[in-house]
Amino acid sequence: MASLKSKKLLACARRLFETEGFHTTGIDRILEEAGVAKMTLYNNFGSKDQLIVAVLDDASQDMINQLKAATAAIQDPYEQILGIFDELATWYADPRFSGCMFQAAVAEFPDPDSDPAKAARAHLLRLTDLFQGLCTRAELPNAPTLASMLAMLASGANCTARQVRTRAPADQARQIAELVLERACSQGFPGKRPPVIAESLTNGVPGE
Amino acid sequence: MASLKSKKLLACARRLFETEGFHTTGIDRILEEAGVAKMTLYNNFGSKDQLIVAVLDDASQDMINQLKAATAAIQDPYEQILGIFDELATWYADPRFSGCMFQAAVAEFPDPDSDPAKAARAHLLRLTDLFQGLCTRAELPNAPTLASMLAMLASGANCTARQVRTRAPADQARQIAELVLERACSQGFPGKRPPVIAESLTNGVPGE
DNA sequence: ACTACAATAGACCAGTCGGTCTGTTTTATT
DNA sequence: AATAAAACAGACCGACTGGTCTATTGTAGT
Repeated sequence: MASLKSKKLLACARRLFETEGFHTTGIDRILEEAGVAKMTLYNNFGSKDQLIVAVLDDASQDMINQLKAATAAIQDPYEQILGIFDELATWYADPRFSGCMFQAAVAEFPDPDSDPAKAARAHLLRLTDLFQGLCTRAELPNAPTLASMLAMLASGANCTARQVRTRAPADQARQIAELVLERACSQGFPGKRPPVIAESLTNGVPGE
Repeated sequence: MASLKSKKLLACARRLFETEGFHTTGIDRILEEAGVAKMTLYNNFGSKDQLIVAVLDDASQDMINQLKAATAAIQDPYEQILGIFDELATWYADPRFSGCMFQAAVAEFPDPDSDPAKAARAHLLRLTDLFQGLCTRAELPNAPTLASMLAMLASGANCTARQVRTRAPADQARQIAELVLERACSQGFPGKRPPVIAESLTNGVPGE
């Protein structure tokens, strides 16, 4: 398993999907750049959609691990939360950065029941969980809602960064996150409210 | 100009692009649902890409006008800013809401030089301008940076709303916006340094 | 009624798409 | 060396894509 060819395929597909989108990137293109035969793609992944799912899962794991690793040295969970935005800043500053793949995936696969859409939602859930864990460890009130706010901030930064491609959106998001956390510390912000992201994401879009 | 058929085409294309995406929606599909011949599309718009641009421009104008109209009754520009998020909330609550079209456009057209990408960027610029005008009228310090923060908040809410499809993301974004404005009022936020009285008076434009 | 234009249906095009099938070669295991 | 599995190149498929062309019909304008 995880044959060498399979990994190369995954890496190559990820790069192409990131820079050129899912629909516009044809299978033949991926195969050519990976130097791999068509049948090894279909033997290993089954279909283009499943390849996309594999790429999304792989990328999600990567990114979450990277965020954890980048903030592991920080002991204060409060500061760890802010450190995540600093890590985002370094991503945006990378000239190879070309926008958040998961946002692209939900846009390109509008059907919420499609597998790629589910994979993208799973990533957002993981990110929210990461925030929530840190909020809890920081003993902040109302961790679920706070976490969904922080995730929303990160999403907004991702959106903006796709357009401006500097670290500025992450820096601004960090400033706002500081405000939010500060207020949460001193006044129990946000007020008691059902958490937004965590519950609604697990199932499909409501009202369908 | 603006022939009746042309309008119907535009409206129909907008609906389909919104719900099913740009690439996945074929031209024949649009024509069939609009009850229009293929040649009238190409005579009026030239190509699918230009139709997409027309749809984006039309939708942008619509939305900006709607935001202005919804907040026109409010006299305090400070409250107008918050009113924008309230209007977003009503959009998200509409069961027909299926995510921000402009975010989808930048995701589906990764080439920043493509016309649809430019059209989407133009919308973000208009939204930021709207915020900036309100910030200026509210005599808030550092209006440009503040406006970009508010636009980022709105983007994040849009992202999240595409996934959860309730008004909650807009409400959370509004809460955060309140924090940001509050701080801007009392301490000249945002700024690169801790508030110093002499400095906030000079009020230099921050590095960009 | 004549003209000019808009819009029609639908055949048609070349190209691309994701995916299958075949037969051969490479690689690894024992 | 023998064998089984994996990867190979590439022909091939039907479906669909955006776009063009033609010939016909409907709709004003003077």
